[in-house]
Amino acid sequence: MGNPNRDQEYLGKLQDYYGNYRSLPSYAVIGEMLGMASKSAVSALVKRLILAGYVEMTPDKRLAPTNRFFERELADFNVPAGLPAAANDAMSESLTLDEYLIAKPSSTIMVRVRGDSMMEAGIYDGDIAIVERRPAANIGDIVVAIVDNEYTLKELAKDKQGFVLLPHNAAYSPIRPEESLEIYGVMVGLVRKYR
Amino acid sequence: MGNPNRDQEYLGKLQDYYGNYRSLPSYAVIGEMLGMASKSAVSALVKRLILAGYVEMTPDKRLAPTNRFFERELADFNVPAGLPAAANDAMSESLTLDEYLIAKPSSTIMVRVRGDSMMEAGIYDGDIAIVERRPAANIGDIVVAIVDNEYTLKELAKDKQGFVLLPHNAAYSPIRPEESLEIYGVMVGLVRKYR
DNA sequence: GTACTCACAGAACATTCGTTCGCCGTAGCT
DNA sequence: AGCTACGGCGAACGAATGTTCTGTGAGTAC
Repeated sequence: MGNPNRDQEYLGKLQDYYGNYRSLPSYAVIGEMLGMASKSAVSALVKRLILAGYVEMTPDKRLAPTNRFFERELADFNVPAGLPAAANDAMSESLTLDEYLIAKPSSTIMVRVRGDSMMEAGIYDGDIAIVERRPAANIGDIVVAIVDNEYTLKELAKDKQGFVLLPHNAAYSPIRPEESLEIYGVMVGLVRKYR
Repeated sequence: MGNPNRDQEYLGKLQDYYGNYRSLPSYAVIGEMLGMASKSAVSALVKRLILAGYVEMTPDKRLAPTNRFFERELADFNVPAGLPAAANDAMSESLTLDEYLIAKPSSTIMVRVRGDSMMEAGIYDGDIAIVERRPAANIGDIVVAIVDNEYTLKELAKDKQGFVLLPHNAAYSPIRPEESLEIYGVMVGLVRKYR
């Protein structure tokens, strides 16, 4: 049994483990898991995986998966003949959507969108907006702002007269804050569910 | 300084850390991060968090997050004055995005959307479609279909001549399968990430 | 006031961690 | 054949791990 890519198989087992526990085990346990009797073999393997970009060391010297670690989850459409499911039928739930969308959990909140004022930006009534709490935003960001004690989701823009909140729906007109404009947070993601 | 729920703040920092590195640090680092000078305090905290169900120990005695660790509050917009962040409103539920969107993990796949043919349905280039594998679909469903050996995302419709695949973009015309129409799956969710 | 609870400090402890180094066997080359 | 490259073994090592125990100070109830 030649083994050009035994590492791939090892990686797979690590991915499975991570899928189960959302954490990577110690070298000793990895060795046990992969059928290796010595930790030095694991150490070498880990170095290879780091080189290949599948895992990395945190600043605290802990082993952690990188983005590439989860790569197989996403199927791309325009692979002409290749089935999207080909590689990843055993799609264990390694890359969770939460991890994908939410970078700063403690300051992130989900808000259900009401109204159709952002329809032309592909944001519909009933969608869930992932909002990162933050008192400032950039022009062009879609923000949750507090205007007249009410929350609104709009695009932040600026013209000669100052800041404006732009709806994305021809039937609505821009909101020009009269007194003050408070940014509640910035929209960093969108989730929609079909029934 | 009374502190009924200082743990909540600690949990937030842990969540942020995990969001950055996809791994939990050692007790020493946790202590440093939370401003605690002794590991015994961390040990106590961890026990509390385990009791509360936010983290757990893997069979290998490693600290790992549980599902609850990833739960977020879902707030509704038009709460007039109430802060969406209110901890325990009746109208806010807690959930993870995965649980929300993915009902059948084993038959669900994520596909990156290419092209703008569904733009007017709020599905943009670069979005991620959550697709449930299924050989049949209902009229009106948005489906991933295989036509001429290519995958397409369209709305399934039917007229006097048979099945049609409808794009949602005035610039495209409906696709009428010549020979056969194979349904790969049905789109059950959408995820978009802003940068 | 006293008594009790509880979060945290601080230090001692055995256990486990990952690194390192020399050695072995197989695969592929020339 | 000889040679090199390389994945894995086995053991030794210091450093770091998490547990445990005693103390301390603030908060609360009586």
